[in-house]
Amino acid sequence: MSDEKYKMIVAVDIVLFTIKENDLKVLLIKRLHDPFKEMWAIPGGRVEQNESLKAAAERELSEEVNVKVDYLEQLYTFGEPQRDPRGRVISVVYYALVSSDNIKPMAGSDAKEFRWHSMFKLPKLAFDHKEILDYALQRLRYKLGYTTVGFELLQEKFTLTELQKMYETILDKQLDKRNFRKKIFSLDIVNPTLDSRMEGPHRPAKLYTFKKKYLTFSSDIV
Amino acid sequence: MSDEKYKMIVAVDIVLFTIKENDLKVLLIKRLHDPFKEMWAIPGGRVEQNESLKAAAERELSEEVNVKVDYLEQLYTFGEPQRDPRGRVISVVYYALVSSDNIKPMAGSDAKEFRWHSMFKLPKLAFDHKEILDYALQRLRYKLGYTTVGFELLQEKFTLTELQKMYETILDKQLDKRNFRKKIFSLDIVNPTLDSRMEGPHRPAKLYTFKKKYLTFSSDIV
DNA sequence: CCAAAAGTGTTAGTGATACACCCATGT
DNA sequence: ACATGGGTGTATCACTAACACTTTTGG
Repeated sequence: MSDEKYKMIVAVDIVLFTIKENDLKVLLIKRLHDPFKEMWAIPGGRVEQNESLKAAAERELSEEVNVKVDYLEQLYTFGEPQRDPRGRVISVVYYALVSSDNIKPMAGSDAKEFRWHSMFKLPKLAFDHKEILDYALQRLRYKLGYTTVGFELLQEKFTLTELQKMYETILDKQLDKRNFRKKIFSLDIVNPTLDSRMEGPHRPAKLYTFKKKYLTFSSDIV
Repeated sequence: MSDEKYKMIVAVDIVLFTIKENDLKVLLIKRLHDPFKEMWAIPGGRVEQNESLKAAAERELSEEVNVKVDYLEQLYTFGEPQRDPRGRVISVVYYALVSSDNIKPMAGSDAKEFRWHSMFKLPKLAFDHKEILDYALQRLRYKLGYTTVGFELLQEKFTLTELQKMYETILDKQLDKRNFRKKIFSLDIVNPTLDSRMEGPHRPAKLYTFKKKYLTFSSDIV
């Protein structure tokens, strides 16, 4: 069934998002060799013969980045004939969300240079990876509107201000504090805890956890 | 860069929708050979070495089905290792919308048996194509809510009742006539024409055309 | 007592829903 | 004149958006 005139490589690439320092970050790897030497790229690699696409994405994240993600969803498949100058590469791209406290110090790094970059201040990117990141951000923004995926970016316990900041950061717009809280409570997706967090000379904030029972909503969250 | 231990085939498959007889139809091909002999499948085929994925989908539609579609969008990539018993096939699936009056009598058929099937009364399907169709319907329903893709299923001139029936058919629920018209007019997406259509012993219906200027909306259509 | 972020309600406006009758036509 | 689908408006309800002050704490 295979045929010598077809030389195609099937790869997975992963857009890994997190929230750090009130900013939306994406994990990039600096390329050490041509093509696109010295430019930044999203992690990825070839799909093995007997693994599913999603398993390949998880394996690459584990091997290359040493991260186990909380959320992983197929984004889009990029397959323009000339997107990789070395040959035909069909890249099935996933995007992943991870809480910033689930990030270990990237031991499996193979001496590669990794870095979290702000999605709003990206360096020069290899291949068509700029297009991929733009599309991933767009998808993430859409999904924030009618699902609770955003919670995967937060720690297990979070304050309502952190929750709101997460939405504001990703959507890149300000939200009204009172309306936001009203909406979150009316959706019944958070549980108050008995804990609170002190963070300076002011009233401590209550900590909440996420009720996982709902993932999508008929009405909008934000 | 290629390697003998990787034997993967990259294919495109297409879910082709139309509206006929107030029903949502999908084009299926009867398989003449094993595996899944006698079962129905969606059209598709191998991606050529130097064509884009979308071009491959268009070529398959043109060659296999002799249809030029009005709307074509990538749906999802299916790549479970065992989805095709003959070997590893990564299938990039597109879905397409065509107006029922753009369907020519399928000359390029190569003696294959084609048929439009109701999405609500599907026969036994080959491979994972049932899963693909379910997902395509879900996507189409979502997209109807905030885009005007549904208009691609109608003829150039249409009545408001036809438009409403299209939404009702796909969403599989009844809509209120007055509210539906109010909403369509408020969105400013149709132009009245001077024509009207007679269809029996009753008042003739005005014909409208679609204003293509908007494709997506911030508020919902239905 | 001061600075800083946490927390809390009301009002006005906008959009969604529910609902019933007259109109234009062919037979 | 009647049967058939085409076409129209209003009232209620729910949700969204705008807006400012009090509370709790550490220093």
